[in-house]
Amino acid sequence: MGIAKESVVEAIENALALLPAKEIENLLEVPPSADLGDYSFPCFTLAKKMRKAPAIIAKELAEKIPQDDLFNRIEVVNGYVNFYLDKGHLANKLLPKIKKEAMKYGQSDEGKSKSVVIDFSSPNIAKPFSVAHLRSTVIGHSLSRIWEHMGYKVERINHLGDWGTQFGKVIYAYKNWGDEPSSYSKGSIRHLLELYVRFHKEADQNPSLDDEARLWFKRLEDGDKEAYVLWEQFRKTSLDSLVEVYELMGITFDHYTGESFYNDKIPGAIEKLQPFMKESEGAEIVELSDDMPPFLVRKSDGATLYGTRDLAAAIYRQETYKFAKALYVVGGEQALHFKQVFAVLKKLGYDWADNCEHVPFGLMRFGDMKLSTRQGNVIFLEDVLAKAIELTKSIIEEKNPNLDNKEEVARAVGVGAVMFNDLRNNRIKDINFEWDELLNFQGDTGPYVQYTHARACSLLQKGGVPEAANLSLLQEEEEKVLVASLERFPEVVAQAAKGNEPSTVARYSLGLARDFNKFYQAHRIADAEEEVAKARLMLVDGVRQVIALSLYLLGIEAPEKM
RNA sequence: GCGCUUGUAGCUCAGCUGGAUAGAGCAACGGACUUCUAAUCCGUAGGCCGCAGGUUCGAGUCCUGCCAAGCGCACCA
Repeated sequence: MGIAKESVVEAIENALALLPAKEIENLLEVPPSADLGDYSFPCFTLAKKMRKAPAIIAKELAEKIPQDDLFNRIEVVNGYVNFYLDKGHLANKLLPKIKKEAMKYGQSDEGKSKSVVIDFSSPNIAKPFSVAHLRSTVIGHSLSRIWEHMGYKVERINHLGDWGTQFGKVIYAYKNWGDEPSSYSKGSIRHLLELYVRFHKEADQNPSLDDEARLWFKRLEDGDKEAYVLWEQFRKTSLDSLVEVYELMGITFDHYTGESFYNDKIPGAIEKLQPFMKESEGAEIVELSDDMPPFLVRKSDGATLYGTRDLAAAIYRQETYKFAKALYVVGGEQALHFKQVFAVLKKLGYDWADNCEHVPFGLMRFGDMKLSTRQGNVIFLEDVLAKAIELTKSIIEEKNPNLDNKEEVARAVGVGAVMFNDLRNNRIKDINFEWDELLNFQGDTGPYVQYTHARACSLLQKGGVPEAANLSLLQEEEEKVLVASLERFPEVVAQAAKGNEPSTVARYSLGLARDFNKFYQAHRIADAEEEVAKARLMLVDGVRQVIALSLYLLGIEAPEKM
């Protein structure tokens, strides 16, 4: 909670002596327009409890609230008590605080000595990293930082899809067609994709290929040497190329524990399941409530499924990390799967199943069709990033040809544009992959926020960062808006964490950037009258800091020049 | 057929968990660079919030029913 909001809540709590602070905090809202104040307390819900008209409650409440330095005006309108913050006074408290706390501003101790494990990215290995995987990667990375800001110890887990029937397919394809001429070098990730696509094409004509693939996977699970060597080779090739992309985006993991990691933990998990297992059509299942299909433990050929591995993984993670929360950043199309997995955990008597949460997101589409690896209908993420970086370079040549480290800035901005594009909207929305939109750096985009940050840096370089200033001088409308916005930042982070919704931070950063650019447009800063310049520069520094921090929470870099 | 998700400006989306006059960006049109980075800013235009009921002081937001789109519904992940 921001410092001003905190005092408003406290003032209401004391004057009202009826509701706990928590409830007041929930009721308190930000009015739709600035001339209605900065915080507003609606009295409608109290009307029943107090058996009085809202307007009367509001009036009496307002009268009981003592004078406070922070809010210089309280007004009653239509059953609302509106608080107007004294921005000068607020700035005097807030800006030094932001300066001091820097990247720690808005941190919470909510998660002190608790951990949250976040399962994200988790691409299928032996397949190229496509833009479809971008979503989980970028959202999960941002959530990791957001939860860290909430004080939690975060375990970033890349649950690589490095086990399963698809390996049977690739092995089969590689053995049968791997030596045929290809435009890609043998065994490379693009070559493997080519084989994978061909497998599906041929399997459509000849379904017995699917049996062959299942057989190869079964051999792999049974420890067949030939299958294992090929699997290892494919895994390494894929992982190497994955890590390259992660490095480009500045994304890291604490654990690369993929599905294969749980192989030796499967028997233990199955043993726990034993009392609930049934045989059905040759397969082994656990029946769940009527509204859900049964959970498959083992296929009729005895091989395991990814659900079984998810189960073993959840148990392992609880034992190893004692998580307070486990998040699965996985597409919405797997909602039923996770519902089943959590239900099975519950059935096993694990109460912590309630702390497991599927964090779904919408599909990435390309034109009318779903991107499908099987049909070879993929857009490689590395190609997208390369194109974005390329475009950024040409923009730099045009706008700022004397820039020092062009390569590095082009990478940060190009990659930032792609990542921001994925974080801007509520994650549940489907995304249409549009080159034009992705490569447009104007308006609500990552580069816009980064540009604003660079602008602020540039001002500070020119005017310097004052140690102190008379911040009561910040009385212009554009300045007040910025101060109020900076005060709300802690709330924004908390809200983003609560909803596992990075877009909350993205939207906030856009709004802050917009307000800053208006301010920049309307007033001289570095060359204003000395005392005013000092106050404004301190405000600029506060904005610079909070934009940098917002971008950090989104997992995006903030170059000082661009 | 059943379940989940989504429907808000021409397009892409916000809308603080039921509050005040529904807001941004893109695209279009018209303006602002001898001045701190124009990747910017200002202005104009654009709306039966899918449709119909209901709940109450009050509904884009909650409930019910339709309509439309997407995703799922045991041996893929």
